[in-house]
Amino acid sequence: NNRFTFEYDVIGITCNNVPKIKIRIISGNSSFVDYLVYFQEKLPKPEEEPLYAIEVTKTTDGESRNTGVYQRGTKFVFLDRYYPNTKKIMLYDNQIEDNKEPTDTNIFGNKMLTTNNVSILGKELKMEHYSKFKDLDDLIRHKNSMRRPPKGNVPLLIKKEKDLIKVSGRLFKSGSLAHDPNIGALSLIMSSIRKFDNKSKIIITQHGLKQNHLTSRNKFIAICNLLNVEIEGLQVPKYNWPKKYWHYEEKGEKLGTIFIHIVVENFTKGYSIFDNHAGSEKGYFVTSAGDMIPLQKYTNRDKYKSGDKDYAMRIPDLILIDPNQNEIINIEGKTFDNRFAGINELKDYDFIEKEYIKKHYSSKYKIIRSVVLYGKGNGTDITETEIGFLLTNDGKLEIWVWSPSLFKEAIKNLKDFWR
DNA sequence: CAAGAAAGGAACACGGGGAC
DNA sequence: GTCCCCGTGTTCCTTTCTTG
Repeated sequence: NNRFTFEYDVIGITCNNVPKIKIRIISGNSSFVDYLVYFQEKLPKPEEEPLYAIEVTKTTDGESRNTGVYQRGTKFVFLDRYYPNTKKIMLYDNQIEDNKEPTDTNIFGNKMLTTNNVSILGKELKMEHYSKFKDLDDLIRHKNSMRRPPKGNVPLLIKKEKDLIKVSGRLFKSGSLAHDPNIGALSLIMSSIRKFDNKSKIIITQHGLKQNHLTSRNKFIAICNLLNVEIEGLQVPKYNWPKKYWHYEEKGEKLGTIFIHIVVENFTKGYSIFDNHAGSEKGYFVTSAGDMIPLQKYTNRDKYKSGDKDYAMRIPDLILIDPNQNEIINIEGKTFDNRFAGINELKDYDFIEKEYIKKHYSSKYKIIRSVVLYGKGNGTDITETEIGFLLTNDGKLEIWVWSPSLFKEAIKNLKDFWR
């Protein structure tokens, strides 16, 4: 009936025992990995246990030691509470060159991941750089023999006294319990300790927190509840676990841009040269030569840093190229209700067009801008030619005479394919 | 300069409270 | 009740600080 069912079929891959691969967009109710893989015929429910849970990062050791390896740790510990048998995977999706030799921080982090039965993919590592810790002493020795941070920083250190294990680490950041790298690092350290020792008391010291920073919905509090860990001098509140680990995504502007992205790449000669579907995901711009270059964040860094936020570089959610029509399309995704804000944001793309698109693509390409919508609305409501596509919440695909030809071609071919 | 740690920041989801 | 503002929380980086 020409409606989208919010399910993507993967075509072109065949595999014994796997007749069909389907993709759905879901969201987590708290700390949540990027992908879940189910192997079954029926549509998965949150109560059912997935085969794989995959977390992806693009941050390299060279860019940031602690963020690169610790920050995602909490997710795996959190996942274990819901799906203890799911295979956990950390995928390094490095699109730029990483360090030749991993730092100690990186090795320590990798070893904690594998100690927690997380498989590491996408990184070429020597065995000794990711093998599991042998025992608690091995873990403690490794961390405590690492170089100390500069004065004023709290080193991550583990001290074992009889039936008590003290772990130091700062958790306070900008007014709350929000120190991401250390939330991840301490989750992994505590969970690793628990693999070897289920009896000793674990206390976190030098955290910098006050009682009012401990709230019952904080993910770190969740981990403390789960692993029976104390925060020195404070009372750890009881965590309210969400009943379900995830739910099907039904709102959110990204549904529209993801849809057009996938349909264009699969049903036309067009393809993406930049995408930023998830808010803070790191994105790369693809040049005509096929190189991936990271985008700058400011049009004028000094002015931005001295307080003028107008110098942040505005980036579209998606940039598509149409080799047939020689068009490059800058796309802003919005919900139907926010469509006018989307039209407004189109005005902000002068900088990226001048500094990136025009520099890296020949002048034969005409650059156009378009808003892609998702949500509750009707195609007949739209009279603004800035809007190029609408995916409605009940799966209707709406285009208009003024829509970019790439969109028209994509939708036509999609409909013909499923006819 | 490299490494360990901390801080700065953008984007978005969500829930509460007030306005209508 | 519905709509919208606003603060809180989460995620994912990006950059900075300091010293061996």
